[in-house]
Amino acid sequence: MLDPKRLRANPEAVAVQLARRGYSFDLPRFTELESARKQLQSETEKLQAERNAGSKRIGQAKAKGEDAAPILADMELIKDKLSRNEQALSTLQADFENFLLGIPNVPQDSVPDGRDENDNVELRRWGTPRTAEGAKDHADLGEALGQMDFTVAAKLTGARFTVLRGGLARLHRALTQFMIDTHVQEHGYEEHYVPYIVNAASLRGTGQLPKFGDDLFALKGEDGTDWRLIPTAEVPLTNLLRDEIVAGDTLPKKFVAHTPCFRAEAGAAGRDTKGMIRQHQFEKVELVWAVRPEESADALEQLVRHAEAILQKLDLPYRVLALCTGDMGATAARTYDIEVWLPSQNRYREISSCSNCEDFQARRMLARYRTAAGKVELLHTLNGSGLAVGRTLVAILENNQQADGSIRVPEALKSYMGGAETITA
RNA sequence: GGAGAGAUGGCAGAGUGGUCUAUUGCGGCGGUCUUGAAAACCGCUGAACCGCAAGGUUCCGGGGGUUCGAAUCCCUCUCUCUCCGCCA
Repeated sequence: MLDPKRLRANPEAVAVQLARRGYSFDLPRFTELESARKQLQSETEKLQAERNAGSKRIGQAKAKGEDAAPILADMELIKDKLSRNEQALSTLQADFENFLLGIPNVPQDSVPDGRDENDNVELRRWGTPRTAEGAKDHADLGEALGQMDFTVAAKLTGARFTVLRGGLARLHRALTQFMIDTHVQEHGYEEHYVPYIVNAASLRGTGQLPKFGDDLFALKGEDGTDWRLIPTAEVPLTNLLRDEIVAGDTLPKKFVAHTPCFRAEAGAAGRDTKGMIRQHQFEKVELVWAVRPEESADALEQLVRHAEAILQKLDLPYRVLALCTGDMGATAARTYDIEVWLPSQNRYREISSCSNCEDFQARRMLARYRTAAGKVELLHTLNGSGLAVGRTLVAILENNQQADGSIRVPEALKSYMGGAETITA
């Protein structure tokens, strides 16, 4: 959510900034809502003040044994008007709130202008892409090993699910352990175990609701609960700070958690239908930071390096992109994507996305800290994948495939794989 | 799942219709005193929104209701605790 004060002070300037990311800010609607709110709110608050004063006088009169009837008659006049005003105001405030919740974050000045993924800017590359002739894709490799099964997963559930077994199942598990250990031991994150089901307030806090609910799996609650499966651990991890005021000396907070992620993939029909690239359920190790506002730009640089470190340890070639204004998620002020090399596709594919949300999520969820001077201020929040486990498995299969169809285990994972050098049928 | 008890400011804990827009204690911050510190004493100390400001409004787990007026009464939901049952 944007700062309403900022919108009020300079709506035209905000509209220009939002236009950079292709969002057209409804200035007339804002002006209309804002002036109606202002008028109604001040009128209502004045009536409330009158009522409070009148009620107090009644109490005092009764205490002294005087007749309160004349005051009561006055109050009768206020009562109706006040109740109508309060009702109108609460409707208006809800409309206004919804309007505000639908506005995306303002991109930082340094974010490249652009319409879509074609306008993203490559910042750096690491490693040498293997351009093996006749490289097989991960699905063919995995099925040939007899350890990756989409057919039986479709029987169990439906499309976009996977069953792994044997060495690949272990590799998958090893990856999550390796990633968490690295982030905890080398990068200073605090490990968390969190719920995979969250309520609507949490989803509103991180920005999935109200606008992006289509991509979430909802649990049918016969008892009226409104629960969804998490699309990313960003939701529970960031919402740990919802409605909290943390002590300034506990910052920065650096959280890591491994969770499954559930996505309906609405609107992705027909894309990446083969293999494990785009699934309804996948594992991810997620990194979340909460920092002082002045520290968030530097935090994003550190965060993306932490994600890169995993790929470097696994010896997987990748590149880092600065997303353009048109390709960023709604909550982000600046985003870096990391893309890993996939030989079968002869291109880089997204394996991590690291964003600085500044105070956009913090304002929605009232995540605050106390400054040294004792003032309460909004935090800045950041999140990034470190990494998407399924896609990392895909990258290892494709980049480490050998002529006989076996998979070479990366050096960094051997201790997690019981010392195994290769995965074979 | 059954029975009962609860939810109040950082923490503890009063308040059961009006001088309560919440007593007090602890903690925290500042001051006096002191060579320094401790102790003692004095003062300050919740946040959300509106407002240039003065100031105003809202918030006692959430939502709804009664009333001129609700922390307090009524309805409802959620959560916590105790006991019983079941269970990974």
